[in-house]
Amino acid sequence: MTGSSPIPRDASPVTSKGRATRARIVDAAARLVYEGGVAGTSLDDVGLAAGVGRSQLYHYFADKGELIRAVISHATDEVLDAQEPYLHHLDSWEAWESWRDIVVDVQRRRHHGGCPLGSLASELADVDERARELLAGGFDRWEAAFREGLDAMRTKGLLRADADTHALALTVLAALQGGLLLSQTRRDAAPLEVALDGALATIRAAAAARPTRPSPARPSRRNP
Amino acid sequence: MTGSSPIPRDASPVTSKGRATRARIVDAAARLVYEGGVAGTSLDDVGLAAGVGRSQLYHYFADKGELIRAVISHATDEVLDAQEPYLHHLDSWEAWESWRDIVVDVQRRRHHGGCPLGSLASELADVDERARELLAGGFDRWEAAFREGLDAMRTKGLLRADADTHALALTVLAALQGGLLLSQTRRDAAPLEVALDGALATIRAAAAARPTRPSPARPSRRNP
DNA sequence: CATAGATTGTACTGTCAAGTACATTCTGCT
DNA sequence: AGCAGAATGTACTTGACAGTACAATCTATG
Repeated sequence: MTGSSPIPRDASPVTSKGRATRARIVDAAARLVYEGGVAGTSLDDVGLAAGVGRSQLYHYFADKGELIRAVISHATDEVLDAQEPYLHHLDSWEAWESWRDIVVDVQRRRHHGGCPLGSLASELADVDERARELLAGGFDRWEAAFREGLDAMRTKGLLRADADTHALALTVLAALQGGLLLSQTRRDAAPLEVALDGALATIRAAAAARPTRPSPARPSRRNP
Repeated sequence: MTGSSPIPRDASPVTSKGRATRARIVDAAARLVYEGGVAGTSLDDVGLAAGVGRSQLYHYFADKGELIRAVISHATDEVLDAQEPYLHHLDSWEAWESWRDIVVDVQRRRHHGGCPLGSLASELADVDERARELLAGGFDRWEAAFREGLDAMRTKGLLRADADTHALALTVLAALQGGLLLSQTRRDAAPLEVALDGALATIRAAAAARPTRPSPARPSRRNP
């Protein structure tokens, strides 16, 4: 887990039963928050969904904010895990294409519910400073995975030596978040697909002039 | 106003005084909602900020949902107006650059508070169906302005004849929304700038091969 | 000016959610 | 076994907020 900071007022589980209970709480809270937002999720709901009483919530978390921050860490791991095994091997054009397909597929399976991290960021960034920092860290991890893949491609000679991998990674992440938001609002995966294709096109524009293998002209598959 | 549906329980203002009061309410509500979200804004807060009693709120709006939907329409107009005079004349490379600068400037002036429409969409899309439709309509207007500018550029010969202006407009909107979200989360305008530059680069990739004036190679100004 | 309807002020109700207190049961350890 | 501390259940307090009732005041207009 990321957080090993000594926060005074909540208790870390000692027994395995305690750990399981805490995990059940965070799981349930993450699901409810994803569906109804932070403000729309009461601690009674969380307790009910997790099958625990209210006292446990306050036993393991100092207050609602602490629980929500735990949800953020949990959601970050979930989101990034859902994109493996491609996310940490985005070092070829094929990997990027496969990753794109996974992301679109996940979004479809979620019934256009938006990105857990993006929704939390939008709701909390201006309200809870510590939550904002956690979310920024989550986005950093995401972006770093993109950048490392692009760096590898540059090393391989797939990208031009002067390609700005930092900017490209940020462009992909922004397109992803914006595409998810528009898909959520329109209840249609098309905006996400278009946005991702646009970002991938930006990467291809930085392809090396004479690569080992010629970069595919434009394998844009679009569904009508 | 857009809504002429026969909703029974709210009243349209008849006198000029009533109209002014209603406008003050929506103004205040829009500001508070932008700062604290829908769930974080109580009707008491709105009444206090607008200098009216609670009874007026229920005189002009059937319930909180109605007020919020009025806020959405108001925010849509505000957001689009803030991007004039460029938004509806995006028919040259210079206009796009100027528009980009305005958007970044507005975001900076807002102290990285995010996009009013985007925040509302994220909070309401899965909760209030009518609000979702209003927000989708707002995004449609935004995207249409982009697409019309791009269509004009294609007609002028600045873009290739086969340029997919619909996809390009969606790409710009997604980059904008994603960039705003990341800038809000990081409290830094850089992600928005990078994302917009990336989207503009995608448009330039669709520039006509032999334009009337040669398209500038990459006037990327970035502040360290 | 008089009146109907629009507008506004005051006070109230019911509900729900966050957080607290305290008692009880379980679990690891000697 | 028996104890300390962890884990859990029940009941309560407090405050905030959406929505309602009703009375008072203003305003357009005949």
